[in-house]
Amino acid sequence: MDVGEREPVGQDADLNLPGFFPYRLALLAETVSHSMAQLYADRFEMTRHEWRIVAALGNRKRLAGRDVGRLTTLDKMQVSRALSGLEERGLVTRIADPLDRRNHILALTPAGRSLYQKVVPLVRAREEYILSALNEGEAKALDGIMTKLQARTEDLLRRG
Amino acid sequence: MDVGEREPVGQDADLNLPGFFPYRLALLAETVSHSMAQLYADRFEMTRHEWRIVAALGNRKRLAGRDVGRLTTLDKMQVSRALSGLEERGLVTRIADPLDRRNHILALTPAGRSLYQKVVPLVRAREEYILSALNEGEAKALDGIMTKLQARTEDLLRRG
DNA sequence: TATTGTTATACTCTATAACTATA
DNA sequence: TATAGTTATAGAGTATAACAATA
Repeated sequence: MDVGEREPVGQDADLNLPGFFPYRLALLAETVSHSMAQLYADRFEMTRHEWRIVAALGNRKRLAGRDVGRLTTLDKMQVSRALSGLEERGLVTRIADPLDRRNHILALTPAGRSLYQKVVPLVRAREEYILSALNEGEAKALDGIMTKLQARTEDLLRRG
Repeated sequence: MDVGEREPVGQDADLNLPGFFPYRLALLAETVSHSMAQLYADRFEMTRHEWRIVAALGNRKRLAGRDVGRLTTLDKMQVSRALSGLEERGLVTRIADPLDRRNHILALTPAGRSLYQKVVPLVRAREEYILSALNEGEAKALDGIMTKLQARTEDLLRRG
């Protein structure tokens, strides 16, 4: 990528975009997300939000609506929207909790569970393949790196 | 995060969303991106696309429109849209190349350069602070990790 | 009053394609 | 015919707020 005028522009502050960590991270996440979506978007007509909710419901028998939000980090509006779509297509059931009728008890239908069972092996295999690009030391470091960066940036967000 | 029914659901395939790499990466990138946008979105009324373009122009005297796309990984439509906004606000000039009038020569105006000079130290300081959450070994591993994962997933995307 | 969820609205982002003008 | 850029459109994602039902 050798483009543009590279004459010094006589300034102090400078930023090399392709080497800037937030930029690189955004690109990587987008590319990874894209490559995973290839596995469920076209074949199963699911958006990312919908897939996240199916994934959250997949290893639980049932779940309250508010907990889906916590598990998927989607807000209640996004959950509500995505659930409408999933319910319409018969992948999820949503029934009012008799003990507190504000709650909705969510569960995958047999069709939803079957979809989950089909997609999970695909995305796990792809995750594994992606991570196999790393050497042993890198793979070992990855979890700690992500945990620390997530904690640090969440802290920044909270403080403003 | 201890929610929902955890009884075994009697199935082979299973996915633990909070530990799933693509999910964690998407969250992290979103959080990082957010924490950077805090530095320019409100104060300077810039979208991410606009900031990327200003950043790409900042360390070059001038740039052809098509190269901005390559440098920022925005497509020509996104570039065109963002540039309209930047030009309207007097941050960028866009003049037709006399040698090939399809080309546009882009450059920051003095106001645009002044904005760049103000934002760059802020985002660099924040980048540094975020990365300082890592220990030495992790910091050293990070570049290789991102390069390898980016290459691997781009490869996946190309193959479908 | 507080909580759960729905609906409304607006803006940003992504994706594709049609179109203009230049070459 | 190919390329650079603009415009149009639709769908997805993000963000806030108003609202209804329930507790």
